[in-house]
Amino acid sequence: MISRDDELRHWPADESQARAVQDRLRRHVRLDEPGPEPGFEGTVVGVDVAYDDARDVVAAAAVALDARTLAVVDEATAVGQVSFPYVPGLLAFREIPTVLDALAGLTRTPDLVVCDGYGLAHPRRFGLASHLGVLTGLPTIGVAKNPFTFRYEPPGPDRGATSPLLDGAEEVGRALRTQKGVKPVFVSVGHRVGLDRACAHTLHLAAAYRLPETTRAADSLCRRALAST
DNA sequence: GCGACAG
DNA sequence: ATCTTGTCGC
Repeated sequence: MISRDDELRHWPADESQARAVQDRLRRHVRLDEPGPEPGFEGTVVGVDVAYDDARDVVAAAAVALDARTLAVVDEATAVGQVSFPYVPGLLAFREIPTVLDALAGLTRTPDLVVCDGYGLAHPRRFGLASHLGVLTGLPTIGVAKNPFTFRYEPPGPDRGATSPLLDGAEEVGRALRTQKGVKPVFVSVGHRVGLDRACAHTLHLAAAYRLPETTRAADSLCRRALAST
């Protein structure tokens, strides 16, 4: 099995090492579990980070919402040094250490974690959400604002409409219209959750705005945490 | 070689 | 991600 602490101690020093880590850890992703059922009782946690390039500082936030009411029930932040440059396909190495610190500050174990980015929809099928899922063992999904390098046809105009997000002929995620007449978000599976439920949870979390409340809350909190550092 | 490229 | 005011529209 993989050890979260060992992975953090053996952090890659360059891009080729990082890709090797992804190729090794991807085998631990579980795609055979449906994940929490829609309407489940528990907490959904949103995670996000903000950067201060001038000081090389990164602030992460984890915000826990009641999965049914979407009320905020817990939150935590962490601050760290940037541990990796931004390279498309290697985003996780930039965000994960500080995100793990923030998650550790929560009172309860999350039942589902929503990441800002991708899971399976990744050049090596191991995006941020999958990586975080494998290191924590928690069910994770990724909800991104852009289609990255993938192709899609616009989903229908109504809220809830979806279309496949394609890497060639392979469906790596879904474009999901969370609000009528608004650009879709891009959902992919991270770890221990199926795509249907990943989309259902995202739609429930995005009842009022384009982005899930988890992402909005975490985004807002990590910006405040960065500003007060 | 060139362009594209989650956050 | 981040730099950043006003402004168009419901």
